[in-house]
Amino acid sequence: MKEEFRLDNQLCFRLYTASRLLTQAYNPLLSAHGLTYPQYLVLLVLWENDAQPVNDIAKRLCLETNTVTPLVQRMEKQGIVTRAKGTNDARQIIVSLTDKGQQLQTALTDVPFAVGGAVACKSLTPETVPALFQTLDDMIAQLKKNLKRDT
Amino acid sequence: MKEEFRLDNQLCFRLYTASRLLTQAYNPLLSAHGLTYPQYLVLLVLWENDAQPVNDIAKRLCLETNTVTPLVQRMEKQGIVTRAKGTNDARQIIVSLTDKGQQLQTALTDVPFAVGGAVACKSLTPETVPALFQTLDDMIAQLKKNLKRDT
DNA sequence: TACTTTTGTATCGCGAACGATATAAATAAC
DNA sequence: GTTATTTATATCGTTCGCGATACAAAAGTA
Repeated sequence: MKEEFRLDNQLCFRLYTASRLLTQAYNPLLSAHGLTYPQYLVLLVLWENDAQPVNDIAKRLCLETNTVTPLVQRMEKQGIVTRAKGTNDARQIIVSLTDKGQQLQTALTDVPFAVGGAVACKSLTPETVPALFQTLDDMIAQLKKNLKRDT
Repeated sequence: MKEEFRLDNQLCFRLYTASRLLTQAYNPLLSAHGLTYPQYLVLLVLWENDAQPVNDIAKRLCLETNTVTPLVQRMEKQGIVTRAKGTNDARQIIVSLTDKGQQLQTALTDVPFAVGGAVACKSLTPETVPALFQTLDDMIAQLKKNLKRDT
């Protein structure tokens, strides 16, 4: 059994697990409002900049448009966003928040704090978090570059 | 726009993205052998300890059995593992590696190195990785505790 | 022993993720 | 101006991931 194959030596498995468990911490808070975690991410994007084409949302979330399209379609059905043909570019679909989508920001005010409480641990302090963010951002940038390369 | 809602301040989004992109780095290497990343994780578990019940595999990977069951069923169809009723406990299904499953370990020898190359960045050094692992493990332990609490 | 509860798997349904493919609109090339 | 290429979405098929549920085996209880 080679050392590189030990599960406890895998960075990816840790990220995968941490990501899933942290998402699970969001779930009860979001599902109370009929939302999923990826839908919440779309809301975060639109709260920052409303009325964006599908492609921009996808790029911001590092997702494919064929993931975002049905995601946004479900959100449209729930009356959270609207989808309208772009005026400049008729190929684009501009996704915009409805009043309901705007108001969710107020309804979800305490979500970041509640989740923060669920992850709070001695390894996550105001001193360590910036370094962690830096490392993850660095990794993400590197992976984006390398994944794009062999396309 | 509250600061806590900014996408760039989200730990979860970083973990989610890093996890997905790193998984994508595994994909071409694994799909060349007909494997997916979660299937690869099952192999890692079985290479460490062959012949485990579904429940133990699920616990090791922090997954639900209703995720692992169909995963393992697909691996059985591919001739990578066998599934057999437990002798002590007739409810258990013991998952064991076939010869093909064993041999994949050799075939995939270079996967950890190739993936290591794809994430290699200045933030990931022999000095920083242990701290990163520690932080992620700490977070995961904390989340497990808190998620279990409200069950 | 008979009954209840727990445990281990499995099935079902839905929402991601994503590769592959399709289609129409915009752009580039000629 | 016509043709070729790229770009923005969308659809389809497969595999996760998980909540809800079902069911049989095991363990606990009366």
